[in-house]
Amino acid sequence: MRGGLMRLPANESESDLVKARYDNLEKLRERGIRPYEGDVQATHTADEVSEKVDSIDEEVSTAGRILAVRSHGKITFMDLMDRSGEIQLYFAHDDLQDDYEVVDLLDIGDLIWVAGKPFRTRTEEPTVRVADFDIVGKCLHPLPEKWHGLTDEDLRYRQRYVDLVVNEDAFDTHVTRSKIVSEMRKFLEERDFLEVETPVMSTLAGGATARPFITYHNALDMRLYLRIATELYLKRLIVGGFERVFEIGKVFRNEGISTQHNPEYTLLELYQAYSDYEGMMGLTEDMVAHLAETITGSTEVEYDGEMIDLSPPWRRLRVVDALAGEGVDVSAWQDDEDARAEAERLGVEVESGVSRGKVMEKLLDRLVLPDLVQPTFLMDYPVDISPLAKRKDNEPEFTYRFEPVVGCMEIGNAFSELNDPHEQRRRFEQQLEQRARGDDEAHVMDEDFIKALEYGMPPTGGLGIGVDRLVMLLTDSQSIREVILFPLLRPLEEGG
RNA sequence: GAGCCACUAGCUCAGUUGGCAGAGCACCGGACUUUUAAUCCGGGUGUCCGGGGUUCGAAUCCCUGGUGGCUCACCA
Repeated sequence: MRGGLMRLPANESESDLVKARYDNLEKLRERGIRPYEGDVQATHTADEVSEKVDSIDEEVSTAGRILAVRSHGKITFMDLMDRSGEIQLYFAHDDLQDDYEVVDLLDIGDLIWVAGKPFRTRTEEPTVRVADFDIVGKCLHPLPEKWHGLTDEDLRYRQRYVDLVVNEDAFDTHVTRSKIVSEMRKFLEERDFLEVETPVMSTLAGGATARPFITYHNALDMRLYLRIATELYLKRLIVGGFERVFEIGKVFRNEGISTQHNPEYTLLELYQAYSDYEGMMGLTEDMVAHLAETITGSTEVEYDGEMIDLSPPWRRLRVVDALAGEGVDVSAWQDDEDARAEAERLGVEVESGVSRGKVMEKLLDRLVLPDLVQPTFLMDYPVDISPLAKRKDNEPEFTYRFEPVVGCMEIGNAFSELNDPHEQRRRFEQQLEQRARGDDEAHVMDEDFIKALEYGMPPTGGLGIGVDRLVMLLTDSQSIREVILFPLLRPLEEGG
């Protein structure tokens, strides 16, 4: 396209700032410079130049984005940023002669390639004395202010690319996220777990109690659901003999948005045959401690102003004991109604008709969770809210199930997997009864899963970890949106 | 879904009791050959989130709509 053509920005004032950049773009083209082309073979990153400034005697080349310009007439300093960090550039008329005029046509935000010898300035700042340079990408919008960055959260999420350019913390958080997931894979692969991929779309959304998103397949004329968990497919693979599997993937839950919830989020689920929830507790604390140590250098992390010690073993707290600590005696409840009455007495709202298990879960959320800063395994959840977990031998009202809680956040869910097909059918049938009573989050019947269990599934321990929340913990982020590159937002209305 | 709060220049923010729309950075013009939040001189670039109302006069008060944040509810 010709330089004169441009999409005008929404308001006049920005238009002036953008116009100046289009003017510079046109002037570059008039000089025969192609502002989106260039041979960008870089020999060094910015940090490598800084590190080796005293040992390199030959010319280096590097590429990145201009973050700051300090012009002094016949010389100009710039700060160049790449993925590794920043390096100062020194442009001098004496070195560049006529090409020095082009330096004036560079704007903050432009992407350039430079070549020259590294040196230190009077103030010892590592610097590249530019002998040759090329613009390889023009920035047509002004960047946010250099030391406050971009703080408007809405804008930061809508234009994450700008956020990442100007807010180093945001950049680092997402680099750390990537490292966490990578380390997680290594940790599990070293323990002989196999990574697999299971369907995102299917005709049933099972494995968790949550409302699914619904979509549609035209050719098959069929309603499909986006998965809410990977559990039931992964356990089929345990039946199939994989014995140790994991999947790190997005799941989708049609629920509200909060600082701890995004409708699509990343879940690690793993299953280990011939293990159980004890084994899963060990694996959880080992893995989280290992990740903290590897990523942050310590098993002690600061989260929301509190020091959290992630080194094993973690505290174990039975659900009934946790509630007893709040003055709630679960054994005194004769029926669901007693449970609901107790909730009302404690000022905790519960929906009418919910089971005692749901009441216990609610009381835990409201009374216990807010105090659980240090890592804790909340253990032995009631059976009526745990349709896929094995009952405890000596307490059939409870299951071998736990949730790891850190920094007052539930970061996962795990249990000894129910592997008795007849018991599983009864559990699903109970869930259907709850569904019939209006609970549209109750689990659905999955005949094929039961058939899989009928072929024999070994005793198995299963664990799910909310990867986003784990990343929050290890990056001291108080909102899940900080650790998701593009969190779900309402679309902006066209034309306001 | 409910309550509270916020929205002013490209960005970060002031704006008093209702009385001419402001600052820093960015940007434009000028000076400047080792600066680094460069400095110095000059320039304010605006749908005060949108719409309506009260008023001689509204960024400011009222109503309404939008978006976001926080708290709650639901969930991991």
